[in-house]
Amino acid sequence: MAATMHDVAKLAGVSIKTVSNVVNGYPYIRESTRARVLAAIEELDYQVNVAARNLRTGRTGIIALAVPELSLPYFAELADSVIQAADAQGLTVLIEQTGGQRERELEVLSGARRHLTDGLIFSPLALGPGDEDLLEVDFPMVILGERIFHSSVDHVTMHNVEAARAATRYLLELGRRRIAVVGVHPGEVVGSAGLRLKGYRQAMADAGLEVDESLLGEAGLWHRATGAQSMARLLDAGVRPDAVFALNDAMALGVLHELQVRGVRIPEEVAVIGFDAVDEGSYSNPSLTTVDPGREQIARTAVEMLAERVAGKGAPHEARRVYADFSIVVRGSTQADAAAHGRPGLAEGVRTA
Amino acid sequence: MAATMHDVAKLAGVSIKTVSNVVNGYPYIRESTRARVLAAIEELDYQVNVAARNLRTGRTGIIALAVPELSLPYFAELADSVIQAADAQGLTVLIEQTGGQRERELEVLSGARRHLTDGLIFSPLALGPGDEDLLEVDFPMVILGERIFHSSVDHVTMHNVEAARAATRYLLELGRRRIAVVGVHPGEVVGSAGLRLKGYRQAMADAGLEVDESLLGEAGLWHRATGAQSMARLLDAGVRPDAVFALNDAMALGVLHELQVRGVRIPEEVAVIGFDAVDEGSYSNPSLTTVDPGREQIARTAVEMLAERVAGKGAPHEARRVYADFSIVVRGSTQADAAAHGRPGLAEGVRTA
DNA sequence: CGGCAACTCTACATCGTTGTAGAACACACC
DNA sequence: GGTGTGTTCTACAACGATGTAGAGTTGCCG
Repeated sequence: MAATMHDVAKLAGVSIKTVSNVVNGYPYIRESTRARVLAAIEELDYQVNVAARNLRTGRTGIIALAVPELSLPYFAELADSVIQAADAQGLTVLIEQTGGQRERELEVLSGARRHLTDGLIFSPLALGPGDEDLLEVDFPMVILGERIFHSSVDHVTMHNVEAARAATRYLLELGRRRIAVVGVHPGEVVGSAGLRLKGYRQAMADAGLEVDESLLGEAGLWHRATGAQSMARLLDAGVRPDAVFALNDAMALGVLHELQVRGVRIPEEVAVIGFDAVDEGSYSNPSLTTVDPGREQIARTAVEMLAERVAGKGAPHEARRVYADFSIVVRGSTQADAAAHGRPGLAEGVRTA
Repeated sequence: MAATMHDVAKLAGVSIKTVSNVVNGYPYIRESTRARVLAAIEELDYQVNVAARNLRTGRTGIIALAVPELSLPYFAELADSVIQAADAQGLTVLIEQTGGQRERELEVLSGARRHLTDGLIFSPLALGPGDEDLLEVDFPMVILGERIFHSSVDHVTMHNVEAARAATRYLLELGRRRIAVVGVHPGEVVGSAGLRLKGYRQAMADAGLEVDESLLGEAGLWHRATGAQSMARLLDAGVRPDAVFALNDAMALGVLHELQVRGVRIPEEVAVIGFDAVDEGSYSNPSLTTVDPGREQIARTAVEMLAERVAGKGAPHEARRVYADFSIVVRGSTQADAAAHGRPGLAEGVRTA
C-alpha cells in the first residue's frame, strides 16, 4: 500500500507532525531535519493523502463547474478556459452536466457532491426568476449568465443587451433593414434570449425602424439543429430577410447551413451574425461574423472570484456582479471581402466595448 | 455548521453507527428505528460528509478523464459521453487537460491527484512507444486511443486501420483516384495518424493503385487551423487532388474552408471525408462525410471497464482491449445529392462494421 | 546571570465516517 | 434447558492528515 506520513516519520526518525510541517512548508525546521524528511519522502515515494487532508482542513482543492452540455462548443470552450484558469490557482475542476434540466440544476445546488468541492461555478439554464431563494446556499458559488440574479451571490456575465445592440447596429450600418432574429424565447425577459432580443429592439429603435414581429424566429434549445429549423420555418412562412441575427453561434451555423441548402447566397442576399465567437465559426463556409462576449475573461474572473470566496470563507463581503468586455468579430458571413482574404483566426475585431 | 452523524444520532436517540447503517441500507434495522433516524436526518438536513467517507473507505466516487483539449469538439463530445456514462454508474468526472504536452501527461499518471479519484480514463497524445513502463500504475486505468499499448492495462480503441481503409475505399468507389491525406505524421506507426494512413495505403493497394507521396499533407496538431494550412500547402505545391481524406473532422472542416476560399467546388471537383463524426460536421457547408468511430460506445465501455476495475480492486484479471464498431456517414462533401436533401443528422450511415 | 524571545520539535486530540466485534434478546429446535 | 440462528443495536478503534499546546534548546539583552 501507499506510504503514509507515519512511515515517512519512522524512516526519517522524526514525529509525524514534523513530516506534516515539512510538507506544508512550515518555516521553523532545521535544514538537516528537512533534508532527512525529504529524503524519506523520496525513498518511499510518499504522496499526501488528499482525502485525509480534506477531512481535516475542510478543503478539497476541487471546484465544480456545472454547465448544460459539453457538446455545445460554447460550453466546451468555456470549460476549457475554466480548467486553465483553475489550474493557475492550483485547483482541479469537476464537471457536471445538467442538460439544462431543472431537476438536475436543483441537484447541483443542493447536491450531495458539495462536500467534494470547495465551490461551484454554475451556468444555469432552467432556473429563472422565482428561484432566487434556491441560490441561498452555504457554500461559495459564482453564477454565470443572466438567467437569474440574487443579491447575495457573485455573478459574472456579459453585456448582453449592449452587445446585441452593437451587433444589430453593425448589420444596419451594412444597409440591411429586414433583420431576422433566430433563437427567440417568447415572453422571456431576463435570460440571454430576452436580453439579446432587447438589444436588437433598442438598435432598431435607435435607427427609427419598426420591428416586424414576423422576423422573430423561435428556438428553445440553442443548437445547430434548432437554428436550422427556426430559419427553415421563417423561410417557409414566406419571410424574406436580408440579414439574420442568430442569438448564438451554434444556431448561426445551422442558419448558414439551411440558407445554403436552399441556395441563398451569403452575405450577398442574406448577412448572418452570431454570438459567442466559438472557434468553429472561423472555419465555417463562409466564416461567421459574431460577437465575442469575452469568454476567457469570464472564466478567469469567475475562478478568481470563487477562489477568493473559498479562501476568505469567514468574511462574507458584498456580492459582486462583473461584466466582461465584448467585441464584434467581422468575417465572411457579413462581408464578402472578409471571406476572400479572411485567413481564419486573423480576422480583425471591431472593438466596441 | 452542517450536521454530522453524531447530531442525527443524538436527535434520534440511537448510536452513531446505527445512523450510518440506515444511511447505507444495512438490512437489520427495526422499521421504527429506521423511521426515527430518517426523520432526524430530514429535520437536520443532514448530508454525509463525503470526505470522511472517502478517508474511511478509500473510495471517492470520482474518476478522472484526461484529454488533450476540451475545445476540440471530438474531446468535448467524448467528455460529454463519458460524463453521462459515469453518471449512470453513480460516478462523477474530474477533467484534466493535458494540452497534449508530455510533461502534463506524465503528471496525470503519477499525479498527486490520484488520491482524489478512484481511477483514470486517459487519452494520451504525447506518450508513445517506449513509454509503456509509465503505464504500470497502481490505480485502475483505462487507456483510450492507440498511441501506446501495454499488456497490463485495459484499452478501448477504434478500428483505425479498417475504418480508414473503408473511408478510402468509399472514395475510390466514387471514382476518385488522386486522394490526398491531411494530417499525416511522418514516420509514425502506432498513433491514430500512423494507423489511419496505413488503412489508406491498404485501400489503395487493394485497388491496385500506387500512392503518390506528394498527396500526403502533414499536420502536427489536428485542429481546424492546421487542416486548412496543410491543405493550403498541398495546393500551393501544385498538387491537384480529386478527393481529400482528412484524418479527423476538425482538419476536414479546415480543408473545406480552405478549398472554398479558393473557389474549389465540393464535392464536384474535390470530395472530402473526415473522421470522428462530430456534430459540427452535419451542419457545415457542405455537410461533412465522415467516419463514425463509435464514440459513445467507447465512452460507455471505458467507464464500465474502469468501474469494474475499481470494484474488483483485489482481482487483477487479464487486461482487455476493446474495439468499437465504426460506420461511414455519407453527407454533402462527397455526394451532392446527399447535401440537397440531406437534412442534417438524418443522413444515412453506411454500416461497414 | 536571570529573563525573554525565537527556534525546533513532539504528543495528543480531532475531522466524520465505517469496519469489527460482540452484547442483548427472541425464537425455534432437539 | 442448552444450543443455535437470526435480528437489532452499540462501543470502540481505525482511516491519514492537521491544529493546539507546550516542552526543550539556544542566543541575546540588560
